Amino acid sequence: MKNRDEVRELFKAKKVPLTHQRLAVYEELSGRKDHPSAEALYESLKKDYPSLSLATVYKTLQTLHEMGMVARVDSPAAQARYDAIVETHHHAVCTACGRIEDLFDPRLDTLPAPKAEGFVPSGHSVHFHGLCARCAKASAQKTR
Amino acid sequence: MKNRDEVRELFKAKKVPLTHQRLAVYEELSGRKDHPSAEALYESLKKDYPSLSLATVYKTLQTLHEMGMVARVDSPAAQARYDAIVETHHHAVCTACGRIEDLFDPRLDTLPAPKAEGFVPSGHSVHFHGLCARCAKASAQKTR
DNA sequence: TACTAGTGGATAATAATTATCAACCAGGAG
DNA sequence: CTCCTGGTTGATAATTATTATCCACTAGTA
Ligand SMILES: [Mn+2]
Ligand SMILES: [Mn+2]
Ligand SMILES: [Zn+2]
Ligand SMILES: [Zn+2]
Repeated sequence: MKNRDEVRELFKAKKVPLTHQRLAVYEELSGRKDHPSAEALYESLKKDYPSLSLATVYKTLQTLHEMGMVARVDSPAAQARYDAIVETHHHAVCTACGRIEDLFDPRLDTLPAPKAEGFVPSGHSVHFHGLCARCAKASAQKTR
Repeated sequence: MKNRDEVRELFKAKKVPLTHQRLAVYEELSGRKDHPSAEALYESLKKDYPSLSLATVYKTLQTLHEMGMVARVDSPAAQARYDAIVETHHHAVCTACGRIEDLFDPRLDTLPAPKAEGFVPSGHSVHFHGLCARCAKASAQKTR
């Protein structure tokens, strides 16, 4: 939980202008444990900042994400992806091209039970993210 | 990989009418390893079934999902959810109300490397799914 | 205080998904 | 095999989430 001065430092270090709106979005999100959506943040924020725009919340979250100050839960894929394999297995997701590969590894099938008070688990899934073989190769080309 | 007769059995067992479209969507999805989107399936299918509608693909995937014959990769959440905690941690997602709770458990932070040829991993996340304390309680009420 | 590149607000546009509804068909009765 | 009927399909409108646009405005600097 970063305080206001640490936030100022981060913006200064990355040479990103710090606006009231950006600070407000970040502080609102920091103060919450419920992993809110952009819409949910907007609803809370507009009480204190009636002129704030929903579009600004989206743009700000994207900025904060690029700065590494905010994470997106789940996949960044805009559209749902389906699988005819319903047996337990896991996935390697390419962050460059969106490719999703299957991972069958029994060592991932049994994990320590989630330590969340009262939570009744029914299963789990592991997502590795990174670069698929093709994109890794392409990326290596570019850096060379 | 279920054959056509096994599919018929499953539909009969669950008393869900088996239509040509449902069979076609299921067989197309079964034959693919790329975790396609509804749109991608539709594009493939309309070559053989020119009258097929995209809406039917969506409805069929939902039906197959409810029957347990199809899985959705990633979260079922329609909208993106954000987190100010960027340090490695994991989540317990309630399938009933969408609540997302944090899980801090170092045992989940290091997992066996993904066995995908050429994949260059940069990280991973574990999602447990199940019922949160509140929904588990509500569900227990109903069954009583 | 003044300058200016970048940002914010308002809103239009786009993309994904869901709802609507009349015509049609799967599956069971006769 | 034919008929009946409720559930399904196809066409399309509506909705929802997100992104793009564009001009006025402000943060950061001098
Ligand atoms: Mn899979
Ligand atoms: Mn979290
Ligand atoms: Zn890739
Ligand atoms: Zn819940």
